[in-house]
Amino acid sequence: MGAKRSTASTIYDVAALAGVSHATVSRYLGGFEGIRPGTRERVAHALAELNYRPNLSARTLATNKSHRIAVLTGDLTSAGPSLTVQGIARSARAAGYVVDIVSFDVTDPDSLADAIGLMRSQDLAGVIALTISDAMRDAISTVHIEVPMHLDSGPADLPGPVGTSFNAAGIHLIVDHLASLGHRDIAHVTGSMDYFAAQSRATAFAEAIRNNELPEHPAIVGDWTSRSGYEALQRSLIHESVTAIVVGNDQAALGILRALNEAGISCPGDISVTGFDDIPEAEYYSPPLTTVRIDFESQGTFLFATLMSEIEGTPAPDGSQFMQPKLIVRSSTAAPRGR
Amino acid sequence: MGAKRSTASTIYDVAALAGVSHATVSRYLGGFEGIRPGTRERVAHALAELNYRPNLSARTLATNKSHRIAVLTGDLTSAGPSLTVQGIARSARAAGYVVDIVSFDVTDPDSLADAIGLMRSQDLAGVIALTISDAMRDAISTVHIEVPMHLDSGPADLPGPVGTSFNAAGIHLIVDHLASLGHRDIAHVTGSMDYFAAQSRATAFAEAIRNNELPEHPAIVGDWTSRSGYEALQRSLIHESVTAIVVGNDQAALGILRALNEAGISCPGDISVTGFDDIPEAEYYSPPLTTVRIDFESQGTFLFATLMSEIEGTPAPDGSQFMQPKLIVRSSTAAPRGR
DNA sequence: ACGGCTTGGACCTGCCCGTAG
DNA sequence: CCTACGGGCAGGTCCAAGCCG
Repeated sequence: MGAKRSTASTIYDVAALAGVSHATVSRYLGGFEGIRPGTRERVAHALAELNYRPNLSARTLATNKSHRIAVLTGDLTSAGPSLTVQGIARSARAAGYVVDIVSFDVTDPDSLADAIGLMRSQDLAGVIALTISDAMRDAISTVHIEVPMHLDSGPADLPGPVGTSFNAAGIHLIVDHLASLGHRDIAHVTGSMDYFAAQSRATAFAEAIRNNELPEHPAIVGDWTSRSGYEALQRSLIHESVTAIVVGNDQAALGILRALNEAGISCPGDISVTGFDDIPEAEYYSPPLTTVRIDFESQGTFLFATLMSEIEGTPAPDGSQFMQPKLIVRSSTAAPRGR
Repeated sequence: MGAKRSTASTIYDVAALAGVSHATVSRYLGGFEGIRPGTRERVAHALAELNYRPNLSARTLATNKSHRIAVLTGDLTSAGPSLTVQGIARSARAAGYVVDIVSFDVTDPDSLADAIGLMRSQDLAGVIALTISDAMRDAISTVHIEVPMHLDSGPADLPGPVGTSFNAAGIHLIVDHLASLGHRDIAHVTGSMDYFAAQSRATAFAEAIRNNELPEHPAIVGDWTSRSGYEALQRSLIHESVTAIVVGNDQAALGILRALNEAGISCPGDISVTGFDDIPEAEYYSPPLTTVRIDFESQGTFLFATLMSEIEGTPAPDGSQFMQPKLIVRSSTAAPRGR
């Protein structure tokens, strides 16, 4: 098992070629100033000649410092997590960190244990956990991970406008938009309630309804897939009086749109529909979807910066400089005309 | 820079607790048989007691073997790459490997160099490069990477039915389906021609057209986004006689559908449209999309298994056992009725 | 006393760091 | 300003010692 590592050149090879001791090379590498120009030159030359790369395993071992972080996630397929990972990976590379992606099967508790075990042997500087459900959080909190760790679940934990979250802010944007259009009976199709982000959106929805003094309708539990949106409507759980549906994300909204279409209910004529996330496809739905734009990639940047602040003691990033959710009005919402 | 690693228990701690030498613990860990039951028991107990995890940096250093692979990718946001990464990550975890995800900015050559540099110092057992364009491949081939490396670009390189690729097989499925419906004038909207997978699909399309002795139409170059599909039609590059459009992927097909809808052209009445990939949303398009199902996740499994065969000398996986592309006929295709 | 097991000690991996020269 | 040397990081591996019957 395992691959033989290449026989790359070591610091000793470099030292020999440059005719100095390995300590000098080490100093050069460490950015030490006091090296005579001639020596410095020879070292630099030897380094280039041998295409030297420090062996990070050895360095990590010796310094007891690591430049690797792990992202723990159960789902890379959805737009949110994968964009967030991309954002994390980008800023990590810029900071000289590598990101391990540790995935596990959401349906298999053992795989989480495996994943955590793997992480524990990896000399990590920190970990960011994405797409976290309650069950996962519990599982994670029972094990002892000795490094800084951030739990996150989509936009849920990010600071929004005024001490609120991006999720909440976005949902308020949506509901206010609908209310200002004249809608009163508004339904909500949630994502899987296991996930923080879905919970957060659902809570914000109920809150926004109350703020606008609108009648409350029970939430319809979905799971963020197009299928779940489609089926939510098939089960005709929508009350007659409802003129607008706030869907937990764009994919599920697509399913709703499809079901409406098949039922001969016009959108936005009879019912307005909204999404969440603003995935690139939302603009091309029929009709183009009114939704909220979330900048997942900069979220990843934010998460990484936050983790860095803990790891290296740098100042924590200012959440407010990250893009706020933004209402994108397209054609799937209109004033209600009654049914 | 860098975080202090946690003070986890070492093999010496375990040895001390068990009252044996660290060599014995090491043997136990290595699965060595010749350990007296009593000793074995004490070691096992100490291991559990201390919740011991081997330090992989030290192990890698000592054995000159690594259990880490890197996935080099420029795009984690599309369905294909992210699902493939997920497949890789899953089988990697099962095999005790960790996956470093090294992302770079497709538009920035420097970032590729950075990424490769980072990889070189990481003690990798191998690397899998995804979403590869010609430019990238050239950039990669100029550097010297000392470990097994697989270039891949989506389904392009995977073996299909008879020495052909998944991409080619899928496109043939589509074109044959259309031809059997009676279509003769079929257009193709490609993905970005930088990518192998898009090239491969375009080539297969031309081939399938010739096989069916149909008139050739120039390919319309897109980039796999919904926008590019939409704009391809806006530019009205479709010849009058065309009754079917084979689109390079599902997202772009959505854009086409939208443009058709806005232009008052009915699908499938006036024009049939097909996609590629069968993303979960395709079933909920209006109309539901006829497409080809590609199993990206098992592709990741395949890629990992292939890499393992090089790394550990295990037998190479049999490509034919991985899911073949499959035509999924829904409502976006029908017999042409002339225009 | 001899051969087979189990076990421990020494040394090595690539690198960092402190001290003495 | 630079080198030599010693020690350490966590663990692997070889050789030989110790034990047993």
